[in-house]
Amino acid sequence: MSKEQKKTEIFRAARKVFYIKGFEGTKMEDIAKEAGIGKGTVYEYFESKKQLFEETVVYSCEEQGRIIQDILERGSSLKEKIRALAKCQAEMIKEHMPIVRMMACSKIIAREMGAVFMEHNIRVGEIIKKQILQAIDQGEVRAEINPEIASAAIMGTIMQYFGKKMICTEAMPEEADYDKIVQVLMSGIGNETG
Amino acid sequence: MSKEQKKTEIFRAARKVFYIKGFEGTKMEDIAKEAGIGKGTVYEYFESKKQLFEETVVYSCEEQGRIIQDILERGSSLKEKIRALAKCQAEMIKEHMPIVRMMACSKIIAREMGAVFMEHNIRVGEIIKKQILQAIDQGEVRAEINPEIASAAIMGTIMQYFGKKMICTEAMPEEADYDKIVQVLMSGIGNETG
Amino acid sequence: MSKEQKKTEIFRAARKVFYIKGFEGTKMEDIAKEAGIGKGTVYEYFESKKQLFEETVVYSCEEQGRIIQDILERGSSLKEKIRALAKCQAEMIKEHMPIVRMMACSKIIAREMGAVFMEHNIRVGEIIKKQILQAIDQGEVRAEINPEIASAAIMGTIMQYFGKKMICTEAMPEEADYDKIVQVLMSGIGNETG
Amino acid sequence: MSKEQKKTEIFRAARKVFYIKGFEGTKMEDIAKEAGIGKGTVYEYFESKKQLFEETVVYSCEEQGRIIQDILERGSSLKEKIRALAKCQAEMIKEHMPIVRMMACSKIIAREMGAVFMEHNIRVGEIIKKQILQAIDQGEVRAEINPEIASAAIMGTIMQYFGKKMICTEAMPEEADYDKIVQVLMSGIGNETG
DNA sequence: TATGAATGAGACTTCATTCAT
DNA sequence: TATGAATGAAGTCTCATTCAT
Repeated sequence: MSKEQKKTEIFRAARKVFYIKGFEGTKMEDIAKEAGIGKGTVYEYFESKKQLFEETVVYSCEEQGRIIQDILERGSSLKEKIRALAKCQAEMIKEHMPIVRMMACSKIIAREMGAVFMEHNIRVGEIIKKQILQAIDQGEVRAEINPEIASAAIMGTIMQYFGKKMICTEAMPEEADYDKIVQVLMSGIGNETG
Repeated sequence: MSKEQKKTEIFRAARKVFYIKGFEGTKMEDIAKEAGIGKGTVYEYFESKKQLFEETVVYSCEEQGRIIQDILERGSSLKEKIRALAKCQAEMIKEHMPIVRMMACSKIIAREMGAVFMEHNIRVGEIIKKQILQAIDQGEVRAEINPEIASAAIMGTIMQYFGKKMICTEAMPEEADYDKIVQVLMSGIGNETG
Repeated sequence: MSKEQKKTEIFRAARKVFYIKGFEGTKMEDIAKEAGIGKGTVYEYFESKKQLFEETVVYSCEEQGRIIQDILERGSSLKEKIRALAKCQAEMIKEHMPIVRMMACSKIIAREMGAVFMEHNIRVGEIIKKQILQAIDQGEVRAEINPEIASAAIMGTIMQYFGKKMICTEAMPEEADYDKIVQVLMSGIGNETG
Repeated sequence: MSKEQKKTEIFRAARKVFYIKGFEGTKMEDIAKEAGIGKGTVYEYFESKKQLFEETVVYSCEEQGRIIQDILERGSSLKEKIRALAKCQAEMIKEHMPIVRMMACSKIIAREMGAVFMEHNIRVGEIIKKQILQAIDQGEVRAEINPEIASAAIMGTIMQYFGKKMICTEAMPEEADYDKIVQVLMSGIGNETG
């Protein structure tokens, strides 16, 4: 196995444990066990716990960024894209605990992480914003809509609803959920005729 | 100073430090210093770090719950209530770091905290949901809207937008922001005429 | 209550707790509670825990010395005296845990206590030895017997037998026990005719 | 070095320090230093101070039991056995501080140790008692002698005399001492002709 | 290269002692 | 005089890191 492959394996193990236990709550031994290697071996690939954490965040962010980018490029309408994004997020929440947790917990050493984390957050926002702008061009979104807020609404609604639903009920979202989210986001909740 | 007052002082100090550093990253001495007392004194009021953390979460949740309840009862229309809620959240994010952080970090010891945390999360969701139902009755929100999702959309959008904005720019939201959020939430982003 | 009376009350409380928990295992608060006073009050009478301990040992030793002296002076024959001594020791073991424990545990800070403790041990030995010499004079004990060893045999046998019996069975010794001890000590266990 | 050998090394270091300073008076670092290892290493072999103490007592008791058993089986007459036992105890007192101290100090956490300690105490008593019964059979000890008391007399006299002598004078017992002890125990101190 | 036994800095916690009331 | 809230030194224990194998 190449050095790079091994690092990736450690990243995946580290991410899993950091997600669950947070930075300070994670023991290097936990990560080593999760990766199925010896404690000392981790130090062959990473200088310190802090470095491993930082690189794990970078790795995770980049991976997530790539996945989201892919997802969004594949959809044709914004509605479809929102559905796809929601599904992707649900999958992520399910697969390795809410990314929210990672993000929030990464604040633990926010001062050091600052740049990396912000950069990622902005990147995902930008990706969604770009889709919004495209959708405005195509007449799918009203021109007067602020793309920043639209982007926040999309991401925020998805995360809040699925986060809560999946944590509370430990059930996966159903197809109907996606429809309702798209509806709320596209048409709002207000009664224009009222 | 009464025993209860002293506990409250420690709660406020503890919350501040836990917010910034997370559970494991916080030293009891940090909290003591923040509260302007000796390390041993904290142990006169709380049996252990874990107990202090749990009670701090309860305290914070209850306080936040009370504040949100007050805020929402004061507004007359849902639009006003959303604005008020957004202002309140912005204030909170500013005042003592995003509650999101607290909540997310509290997951670190989720197993033990379980009930308390879920209860709070559900409580805030319920408070907003009730407002939605009321707004449906009053014809302000469309009847076919799912109140769960509407509630998630409101909370999620506010948190996502202000969280990002305030963390990135460290600036307070402007009045215009509230208008735009209300607009997006009430009317959606879709171009119905398109 | 006079200062001296109060000190005596604290001595009795301290002895009780020190017996059970040893020097390091005893908290000043335990002693204060046992004496029915406040923690700070103990410091009105004793400068430190160590001083209190040392004075408590002195107090206990002197009290025990006085009691043993009394006991031994009252008996007329050595047999009677051994019986009385055994009864007295049994009472002591019962009343406030084996003095052995005190003595042994006091070794914890043996370096500091040295003199006091040794002095007491020697004093009791001397008291018994004097009785032996008297008994030799009166023809009750054989002249060739070494008084040091006789003294050790008396004390050792009593402590070992009752200590074990009372700790194991938590029962008080019976009259017959005293007879048997006296017999073993006076006549030995050997079969001279054998 | 095998794991078991290392544990034994720690046992010996722990016993030495516990003997001198008692349970509460002993620091884990003291034991580590005595064993010539790091503080953390002790925790590789024992979960906690309490566990180490308990296992050390068990180890010590078992070792002592084995030694005493050996000693007693080797002698032919009871007189010889008493001499051997006395020598063995003197050696023990000298070698690693009076076992009495250990036993007595172990009472500090008597509740937890209970079974182990009592078991040992009884075991040694039983070993001696068996020798007494044998000696009665062989006509060396009078038939009417109570073996319990005889056993207590032997152990008690030896411990009391040597304990005091060695602590006071820090000198080893002489050959003559053993003779006198045997004499007192076998023939008693009484003047039968008197 | 891979390992895990060994380490010791640093955390949580206890408790002797102080001191304002 | 009597108290107990407050304190911080010091102990137990954890775990990131090292290094001999």
